[in-house]
Amino acid sequence: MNDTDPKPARGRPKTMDADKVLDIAVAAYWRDDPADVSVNAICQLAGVSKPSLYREFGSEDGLMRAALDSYAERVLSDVFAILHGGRGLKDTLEALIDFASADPRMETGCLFYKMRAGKHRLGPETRARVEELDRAAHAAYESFLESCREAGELPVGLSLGPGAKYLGEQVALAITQRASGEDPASIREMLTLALSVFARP
Amino acid sequence: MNDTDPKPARGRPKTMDADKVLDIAVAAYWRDDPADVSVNAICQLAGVSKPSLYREFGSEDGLMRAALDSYAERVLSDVFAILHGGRGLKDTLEALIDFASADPRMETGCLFYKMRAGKHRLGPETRARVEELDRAAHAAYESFLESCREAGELPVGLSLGPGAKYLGEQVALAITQRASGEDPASIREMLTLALSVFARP
DNA sequence: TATTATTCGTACCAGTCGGTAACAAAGAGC
DNA sequence: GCTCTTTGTTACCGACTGGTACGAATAATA
Repeated sequence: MNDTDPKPARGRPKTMDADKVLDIAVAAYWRDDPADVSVNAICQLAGVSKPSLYREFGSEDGLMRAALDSYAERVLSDVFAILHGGRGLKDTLEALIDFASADPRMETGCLFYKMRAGKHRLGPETRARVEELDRAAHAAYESFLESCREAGELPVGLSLGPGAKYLGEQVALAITQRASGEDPASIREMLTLALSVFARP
Repeated sequence: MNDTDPKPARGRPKTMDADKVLDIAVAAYWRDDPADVSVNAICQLAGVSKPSLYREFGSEDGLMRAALDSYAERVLSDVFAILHGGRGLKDTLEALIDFASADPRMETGCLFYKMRAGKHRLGPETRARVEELDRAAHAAYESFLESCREAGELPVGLSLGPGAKYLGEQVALAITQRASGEDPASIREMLTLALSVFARP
């Protein structure tokens, strides 16, 4: 499915690079909170007129949704890859801790978590996608814990569903703290402490 | 210091009840996010004209700061009371867990945490007060842990500063989750799990 | 009664928001 | 040439924001 000019085009050739605009939107939404970035600002940053942007993305909601999709494809996929890596409990948790507290991409936080935190401010499309990604993330955390249980690496008293939620929220907390300029070493220490409950006998 | 009409008053008698307006503002900021409540909305809720409100509170920032002060006095004080209660580690943690996951006042979250989460959107007065309260809360958590250490109730490997931060953030996380409609029982379970790191030998 | 002081609310300000109508520009097909 | 289609931009819309100028209202004081 190559969607780069499948049509020979009939009318005036377009000069707007939609991918570039989307990249700029992702960067802006990601650095600042999505609620603090206006369509006007993105147009100015991208050097594109507002009607052009609206012709491409339909609405602010459409643009945010596209930005979230792009972000999920390029960044969140790494988290899913860590969880499905098939490594053991200890290694996977360490990889998660590294990602949350040391990955330079998380220096200004996570776009997904920023959107989730301000869910009520989102349009219907973007909100639905956020909830979908949230469910997918929970499922990934849970299946990871399930494989650990089968390997006998998990404390017996810990149930999978709540454990997955706990794990996900601790990672989210750590990344959110990075967005607010917290010291990475301190974040790592706290996240390590939080996840130590999984490594107990 | 009774500041209810210390002056016999000279001009037109005031009909506006500033305390009532403040209560309404606190309730509105508390239920919804402060960033989502406009001065206009508060005026409408309180049945007060905008200039009246501005004469009393100076600016939106002043109103928010007054609302936060009122909230701290009426609600946050309870948390400080729990921490300074002089009870042991286990009882105090249980009280914190009860407060965060079961107190009906926290059903729509905590105004202080909502403001802290959107700190960059606040005016200078309110932001300064948020940071001040944050420092005070951290100090309270730390002095609580210190007293537990002196009683030998704390794991030896746990340092006080990071431990206090961890404790505070876990409570904040739990209350924030309540604001987003999470199941209280699930929140209690997760917070209990998170705080179990303090009860280990 | 006239003055002065204080509070009241209407009606406005400039700015920003998301979104669009309307027209100009530029190519392809006839 | 002309038309048709698509993209581009300017300039606007109504709604809302925080904030205020200003005159009417209401009291104590002179």
